[in-house]
Amino acid sequence: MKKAKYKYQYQYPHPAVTVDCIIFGFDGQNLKVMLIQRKSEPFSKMWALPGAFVDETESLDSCAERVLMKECNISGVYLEQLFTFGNPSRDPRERVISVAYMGLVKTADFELIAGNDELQIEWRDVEEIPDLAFDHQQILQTAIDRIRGKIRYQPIGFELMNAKFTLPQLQQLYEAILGKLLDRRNFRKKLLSMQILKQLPEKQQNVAHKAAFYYEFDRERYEVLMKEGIYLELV
Amino acid sequence: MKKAKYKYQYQYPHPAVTVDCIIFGFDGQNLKVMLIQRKSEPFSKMWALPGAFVDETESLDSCAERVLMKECNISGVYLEQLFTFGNPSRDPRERVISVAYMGLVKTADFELIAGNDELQIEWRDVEEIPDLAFDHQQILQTAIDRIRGKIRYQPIGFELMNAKFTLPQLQQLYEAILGKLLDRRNFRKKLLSMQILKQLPEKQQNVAHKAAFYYEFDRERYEVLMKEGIYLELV
DNA sequence: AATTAATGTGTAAAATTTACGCATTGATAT
DNA sequence: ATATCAATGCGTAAATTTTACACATTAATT
Repeated sequence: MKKAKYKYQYQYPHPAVTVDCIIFGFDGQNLKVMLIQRKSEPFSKMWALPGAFVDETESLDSCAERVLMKECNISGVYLEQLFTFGNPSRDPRERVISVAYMGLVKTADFELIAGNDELQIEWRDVEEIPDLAFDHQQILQTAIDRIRGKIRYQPIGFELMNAKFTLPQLQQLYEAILGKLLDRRNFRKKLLSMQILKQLPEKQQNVAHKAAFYYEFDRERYEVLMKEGIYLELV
Repeated sequence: MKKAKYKYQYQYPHPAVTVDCIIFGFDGQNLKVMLIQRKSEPFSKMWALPGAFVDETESLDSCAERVLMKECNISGVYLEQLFTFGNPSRDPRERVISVAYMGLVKTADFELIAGNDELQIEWRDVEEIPDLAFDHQQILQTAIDRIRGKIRYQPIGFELMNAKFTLPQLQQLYEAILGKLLDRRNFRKKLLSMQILKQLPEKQQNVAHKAAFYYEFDRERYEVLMKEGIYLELV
């Protein structure tokens, strides 16, 4: 069965629209980003950000979720729109406008499975990124800048830290994103003073040193603070 | 001469893409936003943000500039991408994805002239916005939130304050955007300590009180600070 | 029971923010 | 010409926040 070509017709030129996803991954030590190796042209065999053309009936947010599910086996992640890239020559095939989304997860929480159109899928350290297809290098750089700026005053870290985490783990994440070391005592003092963390009764198990308490993000409390217009500077 | 309909054909569905512009205007007292009254359907006679479909060969940035020039007689304005709105039903005609841009100008610097498809064009106080076409209310609200957040740590005010301004004028702008009063002496102290303002030898003329000195934004100095990774909290 | 390697807490100094008081200046009114 | 008015320009003390740093505690391991 052959599909009709040029089935979709319009009175005026319409660009193609894609959603590309930048998924940052935290492995407890460093900040990674999820890359796929392309199977098809253009840029076949090159590394790239996962993405897909937007369907006629889905919202941009839903498209981003679909990309993650179909191409990377990831779901239930907090995603946020990053920026829209519309340089007319950014795709050699035709005019393609790309709406970029970004998210942050723990690498250990997902098993990456390459989608149909991918040779491989991998976490790559943000400090060691290969050449990327299209303008994905620029998109990724925009995402890195954004997450570095954002973590200073928004609890991004917690969206990812689904469930529970220790303060030293959270600090590791901040250090990985900001690319610099923070003072343990001051970090703890500042974060706890915001009152957006709830201490759990549990402690870490099987660590060869004093076990740290687990915490969880207190979303309710956070939203109250936001409504009051309080500006949280987290670092 | 009649134009061929459905001239543009694609293998897969392509949404229409528009750029809508939120231009904030500062009149020395309050924060305004530029609205147009639509001439054609849909939403004819309703107020809306100025916008246009993206041309095949122009970048999104250029499209935003074109919108401002053709529809509002405004040019040379610093514009910044705000957000992309892609709800499938946001336009009753067809799937339209809108990339929103925002900017900030002095109302006195431009004479608003309604474009071909507009009944009227006006500055409206951000506190008194009429019902708007499409999802433009939501887009405008997003812009207001963004500019309020942004002015705290980026010299947005200066991009607009093309040429020269006095410190009290700049403070008025900050107060209009933030919606609250600031202490004159502390505002001055903080802004001057950033070293991103150059004092000019000129003073105000014909004011019934002590004349204030004019300043201009020191872009060079600002970029040096940014490169050094210094985080400017402006208010 | 001692060792190791991290967690958890407190405090003083430095820097920044906040709250105000008063002298100065340019036009206008007397 | 002089006094008045209204806003600019500058300085300082108190309060708050940030920074720097030391020592006791604890869970596994030897």
